[in-house]
Amino acid sequence: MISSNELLRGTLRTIVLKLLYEYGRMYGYEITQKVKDLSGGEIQLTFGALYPTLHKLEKEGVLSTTSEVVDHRSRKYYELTETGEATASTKIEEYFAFIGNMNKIMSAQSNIA
Amino acid sequence: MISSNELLRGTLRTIVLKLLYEYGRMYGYEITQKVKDLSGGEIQLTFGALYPTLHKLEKEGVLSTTSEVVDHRSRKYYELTETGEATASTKIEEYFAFIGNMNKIMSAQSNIA
DNA sequence: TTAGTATATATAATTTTCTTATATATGATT
DNA sequence: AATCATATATAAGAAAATTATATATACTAA
Repeated sequence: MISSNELLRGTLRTIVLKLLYEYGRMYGYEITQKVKDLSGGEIQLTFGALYPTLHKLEKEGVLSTTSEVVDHRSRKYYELTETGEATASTKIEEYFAFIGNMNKIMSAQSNIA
Repeated sequence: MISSNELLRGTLRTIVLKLLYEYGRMYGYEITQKVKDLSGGEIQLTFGALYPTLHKLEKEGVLSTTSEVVDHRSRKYYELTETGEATASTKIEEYFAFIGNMNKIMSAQSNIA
């Protein structure tokens, strides 16, 4: 599993914003499971990184929350605010632009014939 | 320019190892220019991040150095050691695996028909 | 002549981010 | 009774990056 890969650094916000942009309301635990599922078990977010990030995004006005109790357990649902939608959209575009540039570097070949 | 993009975090070692794997000997400044060129000016490494990383890789035995004076300026060339070649090869593979998994997440679509 | 740009390396202080550990609580399974 | 899965939260410490600063040579433009 790739979860502790250094490449995961810096991708957390982008992942959270993409999933909420796509799926609407999600709670923290659900986000970790979705990432695990989509990546075939290869990428696993840690709670120690995820929850502080969610709290920070809420504080910044990017996300809003609603709490619910399901099966006697409390869940805290997060969703994008209006400004959050724009932030997410921008971040998603930036992701693909960045990967494009990274791939240019990572596919570079020296001119040895 | 994307240089201050948070996505750049965690990619520095991978970039350095890839370029040295491909081009052989390079010095620090040259690495920053190569990255800038390959990315069409979009990605710019900072010296404050690059030099400590190069020093750390040398300390770990991944890189070896030779100093030269060119045009009255000193250059410190870095190259992969034998173990460094293996490290680089692994890191490059890990990069593509990671990007594959990230793209699964970043291309996810909800099933709204 | 002096100011700015380019080349070249280095480090220190601070900030940000992440890992790891810990805490709490319920429900289901072994 | 113990373990695993669900669910959130925070704190301590480590790692990595940003920003600022320092040093030095060469070239160009005002």
